[in-house]
Amino acid sequence: MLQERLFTRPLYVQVRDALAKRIAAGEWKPGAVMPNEGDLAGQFGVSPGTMRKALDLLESERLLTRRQGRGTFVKDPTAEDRVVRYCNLRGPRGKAIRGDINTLEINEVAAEEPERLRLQLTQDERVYRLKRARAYEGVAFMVEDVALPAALFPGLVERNVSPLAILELAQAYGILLGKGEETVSIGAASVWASDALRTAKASPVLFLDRVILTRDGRPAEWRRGECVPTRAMHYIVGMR
Amino acid sequence: MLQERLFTRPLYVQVRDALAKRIAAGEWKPGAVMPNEGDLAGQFGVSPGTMRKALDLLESERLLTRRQGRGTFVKDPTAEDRVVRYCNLRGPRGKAIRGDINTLEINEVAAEEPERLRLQLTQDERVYRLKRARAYEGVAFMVEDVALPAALFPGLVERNVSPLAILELAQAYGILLGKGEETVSIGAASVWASDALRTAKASPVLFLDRVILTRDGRPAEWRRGECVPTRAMHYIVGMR
DNA sequence: AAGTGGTCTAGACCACTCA
DNA sequence: GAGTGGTCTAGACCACTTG
Repeated sequence: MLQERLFTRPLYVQVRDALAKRIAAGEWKPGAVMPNEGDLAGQFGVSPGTMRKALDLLESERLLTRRQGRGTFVKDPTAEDRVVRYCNLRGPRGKAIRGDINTLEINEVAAEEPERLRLQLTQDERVYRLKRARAYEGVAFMVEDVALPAALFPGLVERNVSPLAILELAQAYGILLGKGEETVSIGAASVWASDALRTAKASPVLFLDRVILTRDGRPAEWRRGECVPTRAMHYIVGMR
Repeated sequence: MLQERLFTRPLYVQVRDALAKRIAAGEWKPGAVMPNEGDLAGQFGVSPGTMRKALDLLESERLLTRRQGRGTFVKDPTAEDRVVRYCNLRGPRGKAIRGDINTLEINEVAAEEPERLRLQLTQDERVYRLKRARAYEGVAFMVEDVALPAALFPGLVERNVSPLAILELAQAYGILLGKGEETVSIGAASVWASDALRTAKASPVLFLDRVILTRDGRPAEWRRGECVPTRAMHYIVGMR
């Protein structure tokens, strides 16, 4: 009659979140084996079926891998096969191309209107602004403006983050990343882009604009990129 | 119980496929209610848990919707919220933009090398080739070359398919569509594109190249498009 | 042989919808 | 109140991996 249910989420969801929290906290390191289903069920005081459902969810969220006869393993978010998640540029044999990152500038400033909108920040929050260039086999193919919520990445400027992408940053701060969304359009290169990429002024480039959320839905990165796909490099989209 | 596990796939997968087949065959029309879990389990001679797992799969594949207290419903693949699946162009308020399709040419021919590769056809298979233009609010923004395996769409030229997209075609032929993949790049408009789109010769456009598979993994459509995103139109990509 | 995850079963109870 | 899907439990057995 009264809906307690609105306040108590299903047990298997609670268990999933508890496990995710412990993974993010580093309780089980990437690559490590977790206890078996039965033991975990015992630890949490739930039935094996409920624990299984929680683990199924975590596997579908790519936090775990399970292999029959072996065990349950914590996935490494920075492993090669997971890097592709936010990287839609592909090379000749379909390999993801992240490029070598070079951070040209990094500043901590008060968030301005567009940043507050895209990162869902309140009036007086601060952001880190980065200017970066990416090179593949020595050739710069993309420049990007990145904004990161200062609250999520405390002390970022003191760290040496020059070559680090969002994946490694999140890893270093114990943040689990979730969904992202990117828009692709076409336009004329900005002045600093055509400068850094050594293309003709205002030559056509791909504009990329993406926001990546944390696993629990808070915006973690806003990136605007200008990209000149070199030969055999293309942007790829899977439709499930 | 139904089959020996040693020689067959898991029971819940068999049940899922049997249900999918009956849905594709039109046994339950889009929007119709299906029998409840218990009855279905009885029909198939499996336990309720196994039937539930099969239904869960079908729901994750977007063939079904289930609502507590209401029942299990067959989804309509051409419904507004499902059209977006293969349509990554969005308008101002995030609405999918399919545009009005106008088929300019349609031919049945022997598949050539690139078509055989992309559509995984054998040496002597045939394809339908279509040339189309898409317009939004009266303005053409995209032209496309489409290739369809003749084996999947028998008698296509005799039908009036001028305004039909792959979604409606598949529906008409009782084909369930599955995953797709699209690549996006940048280039100079071809002659017929700049002609149809009334842009300057060789002006920059988005090149779109996609293949859509059927639910069971056979290529169903290869499309190459040249697109001039007008106004607030943009290409969007979700990263899960 | 021992241990793991994967499949399958059977049933109780809860939450939601609608007549 | 009757019917539906959603949650949770408890346990048997299978398939795979490793020592």
